[in-house]
Amino acid sequence: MRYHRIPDETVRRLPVYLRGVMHLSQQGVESISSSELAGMLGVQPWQIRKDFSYFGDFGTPGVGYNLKVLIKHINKILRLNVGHKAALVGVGNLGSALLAFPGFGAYGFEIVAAFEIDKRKIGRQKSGVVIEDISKLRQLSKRKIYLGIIAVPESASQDIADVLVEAGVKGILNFSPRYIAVPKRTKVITIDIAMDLARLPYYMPSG
Amino acid sequence: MRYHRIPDETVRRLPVYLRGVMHLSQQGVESISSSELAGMLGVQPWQIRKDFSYFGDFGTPGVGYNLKVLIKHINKILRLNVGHKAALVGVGNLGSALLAFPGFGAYGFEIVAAFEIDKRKIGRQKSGVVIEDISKLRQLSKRKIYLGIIAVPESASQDIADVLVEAGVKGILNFSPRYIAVPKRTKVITIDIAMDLARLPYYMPSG
DNA sequence: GGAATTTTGTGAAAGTGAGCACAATCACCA
DNA sequence: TGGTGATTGTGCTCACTTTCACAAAATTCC
Repeated sequence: MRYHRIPDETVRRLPVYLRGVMHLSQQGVESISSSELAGMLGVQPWQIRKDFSYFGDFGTPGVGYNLKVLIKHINKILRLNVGHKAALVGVGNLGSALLAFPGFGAYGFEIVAAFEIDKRKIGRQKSGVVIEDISKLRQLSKRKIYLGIIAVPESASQDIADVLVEAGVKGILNFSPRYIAVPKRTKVITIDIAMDLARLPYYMPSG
Repeated sequence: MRYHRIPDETVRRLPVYLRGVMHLSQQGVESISSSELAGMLGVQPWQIRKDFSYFGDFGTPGVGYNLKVLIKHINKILRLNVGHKAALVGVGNLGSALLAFPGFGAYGFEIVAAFEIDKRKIGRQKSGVVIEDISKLRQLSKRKIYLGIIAVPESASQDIADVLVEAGVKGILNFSPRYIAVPKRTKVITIDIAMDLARLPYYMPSG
């Protein structure tokens, strides 16, 4: 195997592969071919083989890929194998739902702190996390939390992002429907359901 | 302006532009240059100009783009100008949140029906929508509903999708973390928060 | 009215990723 | 141990996307 930069598009697909192979592995399957996996996930076999080839050859010709090995490698590439502590900012409807969301754990994420501006909520507990005053957000680095989740109204999201960056956060998951400006060293991923939704009618056959 | 197919990547960005210009328009702004808009949205000015150029030239050199005109055009391209009735399947935690989610309305979507398998929930009302028995899902085409939203556990998602397709649905918004196979005439968009999340550590500077 | 300024629209170049075909590799079995 | 069948890994090509640079167009100001 030669040296290869991993294309962004491949990185985008890796979680999809991971989800599929983890599901199979839990069912006791030991190995799978690129064709079978492709059928399961709705992609092309050569796409899978090429993607995997970017970070090592651990497939066996005539057999396929060993699931345990595959899971270990993908987790390592995506840095999901170390565990990530995250801080949630904003415990409204969305924030509360995120606190209860089981999907984080499967990828090694854990929300270990939650912050609110509403004094009435502070001190109370939700999904096992005590809600703290938002002024304590600046002490994140002391607590070794490098991941922030923004679930505040969009008018406040940029300000919160600024504080998070200031506090040493390296990655931000932004649920507010707005672009957030941060220094290049910080990575922001914005999740806006309406954004994906709005694309749907374009691709629907018009009737 | 010459004929151009609109690239998929452009379609993906159009909702982002729309969100930005609607926000501006609501604040009373009348027109904006590609540079200003680019700054707001975190993209490049020439990207915006090229994207807009695919479906008509309605910018004014020396001035910029008229927001009202822009909004009208983007809505038309994305077919958001006609209003879309959607059926929600699965009224659990996620489903309930989607019923209450205000983001749909902004793009002309309206959840007009909700279906459940749990008999205890049937007949009750949530966010103004009466929850119906899932067996009535097959009558969607009579009610002129062509959009389905899947918010059921992943083990049931493919079955629900099959029924939706059977019932004449043309577009599916899938919130279950699994690939869903449908005929080519139907468009599926899957939204899986954990999937985006899992990409974040890769791009975070390791510390 | 005309020069200076601003901003658009787009052809061409550079960069990136998908699709494909097939040689190389491995397991299995007689 | 050598043949058979399955499946991987990858070089090549094609298609798509981004980036850039600049002529053309419209406004503004004197």
